[in-house]
Amino acid sequence: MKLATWNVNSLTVRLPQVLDWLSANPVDVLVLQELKMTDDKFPTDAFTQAGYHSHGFGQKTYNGVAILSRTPATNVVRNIPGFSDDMARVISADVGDLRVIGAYFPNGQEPGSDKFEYKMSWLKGLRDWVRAELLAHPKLVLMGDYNITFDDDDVWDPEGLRDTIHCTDEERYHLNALIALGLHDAYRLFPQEAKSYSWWDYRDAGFRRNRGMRIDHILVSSALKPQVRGCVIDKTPRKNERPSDHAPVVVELA
DNA sequence: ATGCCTCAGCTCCTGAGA
Repeated sequence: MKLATWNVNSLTVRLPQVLDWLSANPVDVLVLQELKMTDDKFPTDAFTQAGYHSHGFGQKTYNGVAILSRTPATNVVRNIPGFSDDMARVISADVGDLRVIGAYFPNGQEPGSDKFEYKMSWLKGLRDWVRAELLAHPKLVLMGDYNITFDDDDVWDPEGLRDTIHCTDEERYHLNALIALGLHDAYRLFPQEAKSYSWWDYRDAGFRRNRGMRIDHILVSSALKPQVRGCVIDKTPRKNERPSDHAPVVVELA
């Protein structure tokens, strides 16, 4: 089976591209981030016609996440139980024997800012919850837009961007603390091309010059790791007219 | 050309994204 994550930067704008992508890539599960729409606008019918069950969790203007699945998703939970949050950032559900968590991690804007402090507290809240989730659901996938790079290999200009947002030691501490819970970066389980990224700035012809970062990740639990058969970043949609600034990441499980 | 885009909404500018 295949699972994927994609930050679409407005589902209103990108819905046709999502439907096209699902038609060409009929994955079993797709989680979306940055819907930027309220739940009354969520295109349930379009996803049903495409053959997917769907659950959205949105808000006006910002954030918003969704989970789409070929088979029905059950036990759907919105946001992080135990962490109070005004923003729609997390949706999780059971799909088959998997617990799937789709997340839009806070951006953080700039180290030292209020938004950065919120990012740090959110990461702690996420970790405390995921620790308990792993005990209840050994086969777990945590995927989405993490807004954090693991290391220099994930950054087009590691020297120039050192200690800037997505690349700070504090953010990477929290990312590695998730790994320490017993999660594994599916992408790095396999040989990958150098300078592989999942996001490119709209400005400065970032995609054409491959000036990007790998900030969209799929982490799998230890119980699931032996089933992982591959993980790829699909840059094809970035070549569309009016693309999202993120590319989908896809993992294949046995 | 060290090349400043894209989206939503308090919409013809601003805030935010990353």
